[in-house]
Formats: sequence, structure tokens, C-alpha cells
Amino acid sequence: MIDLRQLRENPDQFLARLNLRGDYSAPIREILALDQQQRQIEVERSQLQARSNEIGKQVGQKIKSAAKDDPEVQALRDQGNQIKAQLGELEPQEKAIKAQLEALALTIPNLPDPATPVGKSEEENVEIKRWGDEYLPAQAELPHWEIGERLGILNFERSVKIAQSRFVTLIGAGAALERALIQFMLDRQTAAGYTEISPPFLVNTASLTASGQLPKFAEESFKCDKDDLWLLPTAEVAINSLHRDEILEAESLPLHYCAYTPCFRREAGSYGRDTRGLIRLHQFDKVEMFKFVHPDTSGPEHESLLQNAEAILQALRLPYRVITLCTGDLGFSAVKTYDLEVWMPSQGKYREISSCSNCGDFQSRRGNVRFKEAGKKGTQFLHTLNGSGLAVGRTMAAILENYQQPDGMVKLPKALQPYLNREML
RNA sequence: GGAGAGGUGGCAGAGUGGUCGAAUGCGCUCGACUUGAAAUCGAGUGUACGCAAGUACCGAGGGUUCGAAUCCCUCCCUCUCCGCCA
Repeated sequence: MIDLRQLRENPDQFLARLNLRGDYSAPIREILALDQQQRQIEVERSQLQARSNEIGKQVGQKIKSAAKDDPEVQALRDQGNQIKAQLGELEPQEKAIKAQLEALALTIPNLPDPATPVGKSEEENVEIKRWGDEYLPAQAELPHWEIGERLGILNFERSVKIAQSRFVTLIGAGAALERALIQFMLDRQTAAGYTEISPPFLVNTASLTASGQLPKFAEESFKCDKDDLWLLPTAEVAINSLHRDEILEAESLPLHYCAYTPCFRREAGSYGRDTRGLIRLHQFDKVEMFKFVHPDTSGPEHESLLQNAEAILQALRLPYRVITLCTGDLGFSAVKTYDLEVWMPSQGKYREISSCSNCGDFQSRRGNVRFKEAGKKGTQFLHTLNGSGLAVGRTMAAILENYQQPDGMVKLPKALQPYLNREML
């Protein structure tokens, strides 16, 4: 959620930064107007209520002093009724305006960080690092789905029978590899200080709204029609709501969590893209990292989050690069995002395998997660960060392609061998 | 799914129409006493908006009333028992 006070106090500066994402002038103008109306009505309403409270007290006193039938009592009652009538008009107005304001404000994305490069589309994302050139395979071979199907460890056709396209069934060593990767990543991230969470895989509307998936991106999630429940699109949603409506002690920060969950996405509007393989599925596994931090520390916390994600790729000896998303490609809730892209030999390019975002206080406003500093009065919104550590399906795809041998076999990265008790798939 | 009970401040728990943001206890903070601690005593201790006065919040929403934590309606959630079930 945007900070209405910040907008109100400095609308031009606010809009200038927001418009680095696209043109939000119209809704912002509307929000400012609604905000002003709302505040005006609120002043009027609370004055009437003060008067009404006073009348209520007076009536109570008169009645107590046995003057039940005092004509003054009737006069006060009449006044009370008058005020009630006025409030009866103001209150619905104020409520309607508040609801409108809230609904509109929830559709405004976060302001980009000054460090986020300005750009219109993913073309203008900035590469900041490459790692692992020495591990690039000598020549491009088969795409991972062919490798996997030859080995008999992935099956897409049968998944259509079971479900639909964009699902996979893992068999034998494939299933074991997935399990090993999950275990490996969780081992690494818990060793890095993240507390492991296993959250519900169904989440309610409030949780999706808090993290920013709703109201704007309802099309992207699967909904259970009969209940107020949706299939989890990412563990970020669940962990972000772990402390929803709480006031934490400053000393308890930072909180570092990680979680393995499946993720469910409708992938609406991506019909032609990545139709084969493990890259874009309706269901995939991910180990997610999530941090609740003091606002002063979110910058460094973001850097270390990135390092924790990179560490997995380095341990697996998978070549990758790091890019900073530009303002035009930045996700809805983020102020700054690093994407990790792993080398996919069959495609001859780097593909996203992790996204590490600093969301500032955007999600904590939406989820009302605050902290209190000893000695300071009032509360503050904390900062949240999230990052994949990593997407399991894409990691598996990258391993199959980067570790394929001339004979069609696939070697296992050294770090994984103990988990599977074997060297080759 | 059937039957019942209930949702009040960090926790426990009073309050069933009037000055109740809410008794009391516990917890917590500060102070006194003490060599130190415990015990004891004293003061304080929710959130949001507002410069303030003040307003709002006792699961959520609506209603009755001059006035609602308290009465009525709807919804949500939790707990107990039974049934079913991993």
C-alpha cells in the first residue's frame, strides 16, 4: 500500500517517482480528491459525534437525578435525534468514499527505489554480474525435457491425462532429484540463519491482498470457488501474512524465514511461451526466503538475501548472471529487485531462476505489520524482502542441461551426490 | 456433516443499556526499600487519526436507542462432544 500521507504532503514528487513505472496520473489525482473529501467529512462527523456523546451523558445524568419526565430531557432527546439524522447522511458518504479510496489505493504499485535503473521494459534491465563461465558446457545439447524423457524421469504426456498441459510428473530418480534439491536448499538456507516454515498451501483473500497479488492480479491465481481460499502462488504470500496485524518488538528484528512450498500459477496470457519443459508450469516447487527487517537495514539485508540465493547456484556450479530490474519491469510490490538468471544451454541464454526483492514498507502497510522501538512512542511499519532460493523445477532443468554428458547421461553436481547416493542420474 | 459453548486490552478474566477504553489479577516498565536478589510498596503500561480539543476501536457488518461491550439480526472464526477421515 502506498503511503497516503507521503502522497498528500508531496504529490508531485510522489507522482514523478511512480510514473517511472508508467502513467498513474489519473488514479493518483482521483486518490488525492477522495482523500481530501474523506478527511473533510471525517472532521464534520467526529464533531457531531462529540456533541451526540455529550447529549447522551446529559440525558443519563438527568434521568439518574430522578427527573425522568423533565421537559429538558425530551428536548435533549430531540437534539439527539437531529444529530442522528445528520450522521445518518454523513456516515454512509464517508464509508463509500473510504471504500473507494482504499480500493483505488490498493491498485497503485510501490514506488521504485532511487537505485532502481529507469527503463521501460525488460530490455533495459541492467546486468551487474556474471558467474561461472568456467562451468559453461562445451557445446549445447538437448533441451532438458528430452534429456529427462530419455532417462524416463520426467513425463509430460501422462500429466495431461492426470491434469492438463503445463504439469509434470516426475518418476524414479526425477522425483528423488526434486526431493534432494528441496532438502539441499533448505539445509543451506537454514544453515544461513533462516527459520524453516511449512505454511498452509491454501491462503485467503486477505493474505493475497497483503502481499500485493490482489486485487490486481486475481487472474494469476487459482481460486477455490466455494471458499475464501486460493492456491498459494508463492510462499511469499504465506510468510508475509505470518505476522499480519501484529506489533513486533524492535529487538526481535530481523526475522529471517525460509519455506519449501509448491506454487500454483494460472500463467494466464502466456499461452505461446515455454510450452515445453519445466520452465513454466501451473505447479512448481520453490524454496523461498523471506525477511522482516528494520527499515534502516533493508538495503544490506537485500544484498545478503541475494548472496544466499547465489550461494545455491554456486554450490551447484551452475553458470548464472545477476540483473537489476529496471523501473518498467519491476514487480508490483517491489522497490528494487535482483533477478538471478541461470544459463540454459539448449536455449543459448540465461533464464530467471530467482527473484530477490526489497518491498520496503509496502507489504507491511497492506498487512499492518509494525514494530515498536523501546523508548520511542508509536509504531513503525517494517520492511519486507523476499527471494527464491531457488525455484526447484528450473534448477532441475538447469542441472539436466548443464550436466548432460556426450553419452546422454547426466552427471549430478557434487553437492547433490550425497543427497542421492549416486554420481549419475 | 449433527449437537452445544464461546469470541473483551500482552495473558487470564469481570462487566448484560448510561461518565466503560473498559474492574481485578498476572505480566511488563520505572521508582522506593535491600549489600544484591526475592518479597513488599508506589507510579505507569493498547492502537489509529488529529497541533489540540476530540473521535473511533470489546470477532465483522447492520439494526433498536438520546445513549450499546451490554438488546436484536446476519456473517466469520474458535472450542467441546458425536459422525466421517489422512
